[in-house]
Amino acid sequence: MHKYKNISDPVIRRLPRYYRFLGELLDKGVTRVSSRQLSDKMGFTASQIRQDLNCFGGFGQQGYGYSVESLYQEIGHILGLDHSYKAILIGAGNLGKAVATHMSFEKRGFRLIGIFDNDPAKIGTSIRDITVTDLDDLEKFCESNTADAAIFCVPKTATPRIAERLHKLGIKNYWNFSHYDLSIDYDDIIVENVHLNDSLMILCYRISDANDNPDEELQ
Amino acid sequence: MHKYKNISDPVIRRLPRYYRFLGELLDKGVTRVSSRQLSDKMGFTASQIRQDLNCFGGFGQQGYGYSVESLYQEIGHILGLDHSYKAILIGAGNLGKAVATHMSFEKRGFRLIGIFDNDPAKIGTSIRDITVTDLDDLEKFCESNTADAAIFCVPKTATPRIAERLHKLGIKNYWNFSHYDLSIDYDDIIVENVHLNDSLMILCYRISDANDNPDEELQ
DNA sequence: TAGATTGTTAATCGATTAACAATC
DNA sequence: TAGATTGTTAATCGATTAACAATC
Repeated sequence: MHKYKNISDPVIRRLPRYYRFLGELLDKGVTRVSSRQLSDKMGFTASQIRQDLNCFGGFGQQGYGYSVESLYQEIGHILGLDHSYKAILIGAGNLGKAVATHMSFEKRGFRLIGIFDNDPAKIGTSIRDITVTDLDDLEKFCESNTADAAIFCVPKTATPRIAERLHKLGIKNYWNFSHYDLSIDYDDIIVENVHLNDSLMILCYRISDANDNPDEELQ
Repeated sequence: MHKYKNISDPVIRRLPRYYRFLGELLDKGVTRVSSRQLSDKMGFTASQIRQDLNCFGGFGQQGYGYSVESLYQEIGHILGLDHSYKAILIGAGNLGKAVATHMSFEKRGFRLIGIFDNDPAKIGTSIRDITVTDLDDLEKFCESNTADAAIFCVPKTATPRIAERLHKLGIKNYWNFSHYDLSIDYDDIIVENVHLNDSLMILCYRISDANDNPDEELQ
């Protein structure tokens, strides 16, 4: 498949956004689009859009722009969405359940093949047609199933020990909802973090910074 | 309270991480820490840490370092966590329910005062001691309650119309889990996005980029 | 005091924007 | 062909890192 080298993080993080906007154009039946039009719609500069896309290839045509359909396909391919990586979910609490039921894994290059928890009340129940398995049976499960990635929806304290087990089993790609920094312990892993607490605090900062009046200092 | 000017986005996004690590040191009973020690622990350079902190003030002491406790307090204050912004949740589906039950709003500067949905099956039920209210009654609710922020846990298609209503009610701070770009429609709002789909696609890209062998191209 | 570590300025590095020749 | 818009190079801007004087 592909192997792109030295693509910077900001570029990679913009790809899903391109994909989303192109998908919308596609739904609307738009067939062609210029970097200028995308710029107006998305809020990036036209220059940046062309620069970004050219990291992966010349998908446009001078004087014409880009074909919405083929650019959409290309970016999907660049993102690797045509894969079907097998993922297991660790933690079937509120958050884990929401992630399992809410996400369209198949459209994002993944397939959910297992859910684990250590709570007896949860073990045996079904989420999305997948039976919640005892976390103790993780190793047994992995003997007959090869997971490519793990999703962490467990409390911070439980995370490092589970990570150690997964790492030992050769599972080194993580989607991490836990408030623990996995990248501290290992350097041969791929982690994408969703730190909800951090995100909420950032919102808090921005509200405070916008609202707070310097005069209040006097009170 | 505070009003910091021209603080760049990368700096703001690192603040919660500092807060988290300092909290851990505090729990361990560590009383002092140098930028060098923090650097080893967190993976930022010592230089960057000092640079970041000095955007807000000189919290350290030459030859000594930083007091863990007071730096923790300072960053909490900078983030505005001592506020109690009133937030309403829009959407009581799996994701909304998970967000409502999973987050410690009080520790992050917020208080959840209302939950709304348009599904009759959900209206009247309780989440976290808050009764789910009919979305149609949003305006009525806001006559007697002043919300500072709204949390979007509704499908993409429903988002723009609800945003319009909230904006009209003067609620302009959003924590957005919807796959819709609110910042496109308004420029007087504050939005913090949690785009789970984007996050999962970024993980997919990284896995693909690391695993794919150029030789596969031949097959 | 001597050693350590900050606060801050200066140097480097990388990412974004501007410009324009190539070309459809 | 003329007009439009790309791909790509060069210029600018901003963020990170290095260095070091100030000082606890």
